[in-house]
Amino acid sequence: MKKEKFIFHVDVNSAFLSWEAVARLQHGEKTDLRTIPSAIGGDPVKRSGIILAASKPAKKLGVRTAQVLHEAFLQCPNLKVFPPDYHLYMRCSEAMVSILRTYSPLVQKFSVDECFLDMNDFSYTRQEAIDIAYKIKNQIEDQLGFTVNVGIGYNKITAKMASELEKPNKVHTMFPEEIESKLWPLEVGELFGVGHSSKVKLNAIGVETIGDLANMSIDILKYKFKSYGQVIKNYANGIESSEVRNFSGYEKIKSIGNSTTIKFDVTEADDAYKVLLSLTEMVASRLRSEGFLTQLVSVSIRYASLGHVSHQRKLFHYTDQTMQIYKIVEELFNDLWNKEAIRHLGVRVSKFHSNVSYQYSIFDEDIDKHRKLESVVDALRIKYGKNILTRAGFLHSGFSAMSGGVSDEKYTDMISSL
DNA sequence: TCTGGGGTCCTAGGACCC
DNA sequence: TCTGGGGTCCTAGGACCC
Repeated sequence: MKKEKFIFHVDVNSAFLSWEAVARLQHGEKTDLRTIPSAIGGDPVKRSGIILAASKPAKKLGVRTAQVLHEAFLQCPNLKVFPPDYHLYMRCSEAMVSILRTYSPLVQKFSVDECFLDMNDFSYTRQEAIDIAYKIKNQIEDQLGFTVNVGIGYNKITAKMASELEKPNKVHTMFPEEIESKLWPLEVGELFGVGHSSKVKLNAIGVETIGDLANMSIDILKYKFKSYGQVIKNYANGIESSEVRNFSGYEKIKSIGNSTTIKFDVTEADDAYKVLLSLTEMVASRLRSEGFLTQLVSVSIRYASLGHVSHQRKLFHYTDQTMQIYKIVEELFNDLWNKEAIRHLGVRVSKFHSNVSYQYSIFDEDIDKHRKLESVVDALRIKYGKNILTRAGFLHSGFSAMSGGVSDEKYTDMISSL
C-alpha cells in the first residue's frame, strides 16, 4: 500500500459543556449534562450574557451558541445554565494534549479545544492513518470521558474542514480526490476564513457554496478581497501549506487585553475611569506575570449605539507599571470619548519586551520603589486572591477592582490564521 | 443575529525621512 | 519654492477565529 503524509485535526465536541459534564460526573453527580437540555453561559447576573456551548438536547430545542441567554430560555424554559470554568477547561485541554503528544512529537494547540498533529514523522498508509485516528478518539473518550472529532487531511485546512463534517465522536478524511464531494457542497460561510462579512460579499457576486468559491475567477476575488481573495480561493481548493507549529500557546503572546460590558450604560467620565483602572489593573498584572514590558497601549469603546472606536499610543519607554499604563489609558480615553453613552470598555497592551533587561528611565526616579510595591501587590493577589487589595477609589464604588472575563489565563493562542 | 470576551492579522492613509 | 519617488513608522479600523 502507498504510504502518505497526513495532518490530523482533533476537535472536542461541545467542549465547555462536555468538560463541565465530565467534571460533575466525577464529583458524583448522577445526571450527565450532555443528556439533558443544558448549556454553559456567560454570567446571568450581567446583562446580555450569551450561550457559550449547549448540549445536544438543548440544541434540538433551538438553543444556539452565541444566543442571548433570555432568548435561549424562551426556546427552552427548563434549560440548565452553568457559568464557564476556565481553569477546568485548561486542565482538560492539557490532559488531551498530553495524550496527543504520545502519537506525534509535533502537536500544535490551536485553541483550548483544538489541536493539529503532524503525522509526517511516520509513514502510514491511509488505512493505518484512519486506524490511528480512531485509536486517538477512543483513548480520549476512555481516559478523559469526553468525545472528539478527528479530521484527517494532507494539510491543516483539509484536516480542519474534515473534523467539522459530522459531529460528534467521528473520524473523517479529506483526501485530495474528496475535496469535490465533501468540501465543495458546503455553504461558503462554513469555510475557515470566511466570516460574516466575506460571506455577504461572496453571496452578492453569486458565490453560495465552497465549490463556487473554488471555481470563481481570481481576478474578481482579488478585486473584491485584495490578497485575501487568493487565500480563501486556495482554502476552497484545499490548498494551504503552513507548518504545524510545536509550541504551547503562550510562548509568543503578541498582546494582552481585558474588556468588559458594563452593567449599565456609562455617561460619567468618573465611572468610565473606574472601569478603565480596574481593566488596567488586570492587564498590567497579567503583563508582569508574563515577565513582559509593554510599549503600546490601546483603549477601545463600544457605545450603547454599538458603534466601536479605539485609540492607541506608542510609549517612549517600556513599562509594566499599572499607574504609568493607566495614565496613558486615561489620556487616550479622553481623546476618544464623544460623550455618548458607553456600553463596553477595553484596555490592551502590545509590543512587548522582556523585563529581564529593563532600562531605567532617568525621568523615573521612583521607579524602583514602584516596581517593588507592585510586585508585592501581585504576590498578595496570587496568595490570597485578586480581591485582597483594592485601590481606595473602588471602595463602595459599585465596581469591581479587577475586571475582565478570563483572569489569569496562560492560554491565549486563538488565532484567525492557520 | 448584532450579543461576550480574548485574541491575530491586514490594510489604508498620514507623517516623516532621504 | 514645490516638484518626484521610495521607504518606514504610526495609527485607526475592519475582518476573522474560538
